[in-house]
Amino acid sequence: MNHTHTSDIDFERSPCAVANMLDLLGDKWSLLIVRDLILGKSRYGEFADSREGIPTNILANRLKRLEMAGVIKKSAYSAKPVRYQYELTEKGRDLQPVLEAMADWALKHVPGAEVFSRYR
Amino acid sequence: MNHTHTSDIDFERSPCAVANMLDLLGDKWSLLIVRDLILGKSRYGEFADSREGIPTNILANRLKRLEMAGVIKKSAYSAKPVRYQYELTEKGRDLQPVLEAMADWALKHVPGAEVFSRYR
DNA sequence: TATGTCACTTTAAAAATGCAAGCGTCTATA
DNA sequence: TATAGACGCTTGCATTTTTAAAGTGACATA
Repeated sequence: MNHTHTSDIDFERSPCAVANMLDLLGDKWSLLIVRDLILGKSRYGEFADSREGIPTNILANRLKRLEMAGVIKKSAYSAKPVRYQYELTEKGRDLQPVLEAMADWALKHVPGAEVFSRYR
Repeated sequence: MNHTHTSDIDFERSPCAVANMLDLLGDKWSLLIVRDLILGKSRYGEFADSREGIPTNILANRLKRLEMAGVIKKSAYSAKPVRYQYELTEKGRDLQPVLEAMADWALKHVPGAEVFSRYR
């Protein structure tokens, strides 16, 4: 051991709030899954069907990561073949302002970009 | 050519605003450079010195990408060895609400996370 | 001439991503 | 009863991205 006290908190890169948010969610797919959940999707197949076409291995990996991080939780919706549906936790729901800020930015600066609304 | 009309806009993945924002900025480093610029940094060495320790080839690559996308612009601050400083454009400054939303989220949900403020 | 600074670039290895196919359980159809 | 399909993944492998480390070129300073 070579630290001087035990109150150190282990950050992947730094204590910066933005950096820590990115350590968990800073990739091209995680927030799209959160978006889909906000839009009302809940099942694996629904995420896989989204227009961006997430590879299924990445989808499975991200669902695991988000669940371990407490952003989503899963529950069985079928017993005989055990199948799960996913939903946002409060931690996950609290990402909505981030998605909204990102959408606002893109609406202003990416020509042609559209906001995917809840019902479509 | 096999498209039927010329008004198609080419999106990397979909017209979704969030997806398009992520296509440009959805990685672990780009928004940290934007953060540093908001915090008042402007030079290559300053970005490289940030606590997260961005690899220099990634830094150079991201600066190019952000410049090509119009998020930052560079200008020479020295002539004899030509050296550049970087600053945010309006498009880049408009990312501040995104960073703030991300920081708010992390402050609430990542224990120990701190907001890096402008003067430190 | 020698050393150092700054802003990168290069190289090679490691890790992440993407594509396609496969798998196990079950339901529905012929 | 055999066949096919839906669903939710997992696996294998090629490609791309990221990483750490070292190197480069222009110049300032001693």
